[in-house]
Amino acid sequence: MHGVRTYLLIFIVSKLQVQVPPTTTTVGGTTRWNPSPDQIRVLEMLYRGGMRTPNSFQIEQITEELGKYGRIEGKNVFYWFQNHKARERQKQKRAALLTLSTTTTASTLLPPAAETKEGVETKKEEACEDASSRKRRCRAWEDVVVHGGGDDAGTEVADDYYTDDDVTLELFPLRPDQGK
Amino acid sequence: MHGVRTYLLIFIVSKLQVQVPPTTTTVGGTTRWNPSPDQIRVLEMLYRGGMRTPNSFQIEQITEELGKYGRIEGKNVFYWFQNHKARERQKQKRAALLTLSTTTTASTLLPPAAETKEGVETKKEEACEDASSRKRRCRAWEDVVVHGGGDDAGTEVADDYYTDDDVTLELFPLRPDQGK
DNA sequence: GCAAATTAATGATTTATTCAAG
DNA sequence: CTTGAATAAATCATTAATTTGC
Repeated sequence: MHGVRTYLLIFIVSKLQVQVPPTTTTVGGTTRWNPSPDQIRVLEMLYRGGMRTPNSFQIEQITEELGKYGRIEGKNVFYWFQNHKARERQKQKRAALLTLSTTTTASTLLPPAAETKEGVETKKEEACEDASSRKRRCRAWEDVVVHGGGDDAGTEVADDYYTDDDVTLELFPLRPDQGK
Repeated sequence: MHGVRTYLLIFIVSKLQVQVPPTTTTVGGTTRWNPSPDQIRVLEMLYRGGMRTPNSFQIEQITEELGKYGRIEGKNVFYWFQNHKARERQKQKRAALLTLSTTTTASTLLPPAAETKEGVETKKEEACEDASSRKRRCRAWEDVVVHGGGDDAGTEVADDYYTDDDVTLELFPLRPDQGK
């Protein structure tokens, strides 16, 4: 045997006759998620705790937790972390730029014109400033696929990689229309 | 209640000890999807037909269709279209560049410097070549959300259930590890 | 002919950018 | 202006072509 491969597929098939009266924009109505303060609090707590890109299982759990404070979906959590991360990054980038231009401690010999020019250019080309742990965590889904792995001895399946089962949560945007 | 809201949640938690003999590299497959010629044929046919970013329902159907020719998942279809589109674009861009630099037929009065400059700029700003329906198709997921709907009929559902319904296929990559 | 070494394609993720609601 | 939502671009990683030396 090749070890226990567990996967979870969630299909949410919603059939609805959208007969929603456009007049009442009450509870269900809003188009996009509007996070409640409680939800934001929890999310920021998690973010400060170090969570940046939660996996599907974590998203599931977070969604469940935040569901106590209002309607929410997994994709909201997903997007929130993406946006928060990205905007934190660009905010820091901007701050670094500002620091560079205002700090007169180190390089006080640069003329302001040069600074401005560099700033504009940096906006385009200096993409990453972090550069510390630049490893990409790939190999996702790897065990979700039923593949006849090469280990026939069955000695070590390297299960220490995952603590629990492999959970695959498929999340696709649904576009209203597509076609040629 | 304004309409029939029916939700179907299918949890396929398959826990299987894959017993595939590792010698035969037949069906079980490998780590990453390797499309068969038949699958590629169908996909390219669809692409030539105008399909660029299929929605979840289409992805479902395509996956089902392509499943006849070999193992495949929804995310494979999704990624295939993304990659194919992107690489088609960059190939055309490159071709346009080449054409610009070699073609001396039409605009022979422009200095080569200007041509080069325009090419470089095009790389940045001319993202869409279609320009016809440039509307961003938002409002995705809109009906999928479980918002206060009375869902009682989640159990008895048939297979032909979602022929024309909203299908949400959630697809998330599972990362091996994420920060604490 | 045939593997090891290199290169080219391409599947899979992440990041940057853009659009639009509120 | 802020920010949720969506898409495009860049990047990584793996597999198929291919080259090369034997």
